[in-house]
Amino acid sequence: MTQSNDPAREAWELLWEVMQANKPRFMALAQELGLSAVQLHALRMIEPGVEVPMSSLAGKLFCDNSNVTGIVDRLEARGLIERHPAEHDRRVKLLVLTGPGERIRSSATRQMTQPPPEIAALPMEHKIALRDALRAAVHARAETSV
Amino acid sequence: MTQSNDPAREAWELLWEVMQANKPRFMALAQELGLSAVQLHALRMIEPGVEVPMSSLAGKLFCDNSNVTGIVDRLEARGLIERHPAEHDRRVKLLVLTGPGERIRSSATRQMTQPPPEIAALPMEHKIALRDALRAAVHARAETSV
DNA sequence: TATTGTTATACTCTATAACTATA
DNA sequence: TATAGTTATAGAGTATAACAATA
Repeated sequence: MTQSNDPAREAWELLWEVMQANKPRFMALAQELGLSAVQLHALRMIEPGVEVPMSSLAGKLFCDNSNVTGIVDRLEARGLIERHPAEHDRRVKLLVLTGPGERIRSSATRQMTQPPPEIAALPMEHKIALRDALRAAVHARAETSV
Repeated sequence: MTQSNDPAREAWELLWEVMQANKPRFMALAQELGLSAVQLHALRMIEPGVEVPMSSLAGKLFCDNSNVTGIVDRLEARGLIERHPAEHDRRVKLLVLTGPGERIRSSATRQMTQPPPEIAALPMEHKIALRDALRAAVHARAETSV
C-alpha cells in the first residue's frame, strides 16, 4: 500500500507500480517476436526511414558503444536492420530498418502503445487528467534539457 | 512528439517517456550502491522484517527460479541478505535482509521514491490529478487480479 | 508424484581496455 | 590527437533441462 502526504511522491510510486505490472506483457511481446527485451528496445529506437548512428543508439539505450556492436550484430543477423557507412564520416555506421524490420517494429509499436486495461478502463476525466499532467511534465523536461 | 486522439494511449506513451527519462538516475543510484540494476530491484522486493521465499522473489522479478539462485548468491556474498531454511517446509528457503542490507535498501528507497524534477515541479493541481488517476488505475488492477 | 531450489549449459547483456580506421 | 566502432575479456543476467531433497 502506497501512503504519503506528498502527491508528487505518491504519484511517482504509483507510476512505478503501473510500469512494473506491465513488464510481463512487454516480455511476452518480445518473446512472441523472437527478440530479447533489449533487442526490442533497440528496434523501437530506430524509426522507419531514419538513419541512426551506432553511438546514437548507445545513447538511447544508456549503454556503451561496445555493447551496441553485439546487439546490432544480432538484429542484423535476423535481417531486421542494416549497417551503412556514413558518407560524410566513414568512421560512422548508420543503422536503418529493413522491410522485415519495419514490419516487426510496426507490430511491436502497435501493441506497446496500447494502454494496459487499468488505464484503458479509467473514466474519461481521469484519462484526460492523466494525459494533461504527463504532457505538462514531459513538456517541462523538454524545456530544461535544451 | 506524441500525438493521438485517444487520451489513454497518449497518456500511456507519455508514461513510458517519463520512465525512460528516469532510467539514468536509477542506473547511477545502483552504481553508487555497488549493485547491478537487477540486484537493486531484488533488494527492493525484500521488505525489512519480512521473510521472502526464493520462488516468491522469482515471481516478483518475473524470472526463473534458477536465475534467482545466482542473484541471491551475489547479494548474500555482499552480506545484504541471508538464506534461512523454512521450518514448515524444508525445501523452501526464506530470504531476509541483514542490517547492512536494510540500511542500503532504506537509502535506495528514499532516493527512488523521490519524484523526478519534471513531476516534482508540476503545479499542485496536476500533481493531485496525476495521483488520483493513478490511484484509480492501481485500485482497478487490484480489483481484477483477486 | 510433485515441488523448491541448485547445478550444468548455453546464450545474451554489460563495461573496460586495447585496437583499427578514420578524422 | 581525438573519435566511431570493433574485439577481447570478464562478469552478470537469462532460460532450459537434469538433479537432490523434501513433501
